[in-house]
Amino acid sequence: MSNLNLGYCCINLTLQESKNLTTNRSMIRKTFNDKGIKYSSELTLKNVEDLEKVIQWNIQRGIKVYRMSSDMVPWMSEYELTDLPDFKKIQVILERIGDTVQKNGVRLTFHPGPFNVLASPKPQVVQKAYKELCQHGQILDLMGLPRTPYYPINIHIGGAYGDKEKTIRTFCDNFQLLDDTAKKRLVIENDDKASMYTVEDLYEGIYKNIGIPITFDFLHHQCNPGNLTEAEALGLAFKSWDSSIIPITHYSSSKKINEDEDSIFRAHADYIYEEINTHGYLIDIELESKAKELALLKYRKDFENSL
DNA sequence: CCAGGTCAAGGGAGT
DNA sequence: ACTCCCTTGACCTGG
Repeated sequence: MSNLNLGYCCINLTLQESKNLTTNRSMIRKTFNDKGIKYSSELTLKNVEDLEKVIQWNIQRGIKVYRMSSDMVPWMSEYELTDLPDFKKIQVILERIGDTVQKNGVRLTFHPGPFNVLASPKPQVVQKAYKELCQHGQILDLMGLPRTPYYPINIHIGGAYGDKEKTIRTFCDNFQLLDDTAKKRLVIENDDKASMYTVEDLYEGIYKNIGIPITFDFLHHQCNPGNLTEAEALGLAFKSWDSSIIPITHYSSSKKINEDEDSIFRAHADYIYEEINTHGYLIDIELESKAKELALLKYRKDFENSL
């Protein structure tokens, strides 16, 4: 079996431990109130400097998929990116990262937090989500990366409000209002709860209406399969991607099954404990394991032919 | 330096 | 009504 194109999310434990590198420097509200955008700018500059090093570390090890942290620009919804005092410096680094990424065939992704709910009945919530999603897109724009789901901004629907079909219609309506910077990159992920959205829900309600691709999350599907087998659901998600773009997927092992029987099934384990079955589909896979890049390297050792 | 408490955001489930 | 869970643990303060 050929090796999979695996990635990991946000934190590189090796570099964090050995060199204090992190792309997550943030602050609490009180500090933001005290120090303001100037401090946001300082943290952002450090974060993007370290992002470049993390990506280089990845490239050296053949890791070509990486999810960036949404905490990279602390409190960005409270201002515009261009208002950061160090914007020029940040821009230069982001451009350089974008060049490196494209030259080396790296795939960068975003997964904005669960607070970005496009289908919320509360206008303020939707407004905030617009802004934040577009800002994620702006960061990718600053890197010079094409506006396609190859560099996806992945979110969940985020709520059902007791009427999934109506909520899906709201989502589709509100999607149309996004700027291209986010609109052309937005992808939607299946949920892990029965009250929320299965792959089939998303395919029928979202993909068929607005054509955005589905991120298949293996563990979420196990928690909330609807009427489909894993192979069927993955196949359906696969169909939602333009044939020129390899679908992105999420994979993690259950903590309950493998590490701690007292935890809940949907909790993510530190490592991957089974060989991933791609059912014959060519996909990119983000590992959502708690042990981050260590889980990826261990997977290679356990299940692939690598040095 | 470290441990413990605290921390923006939405929504759902469990108690 | 409250806590925990997702999510990406990280910040901040008092010792």
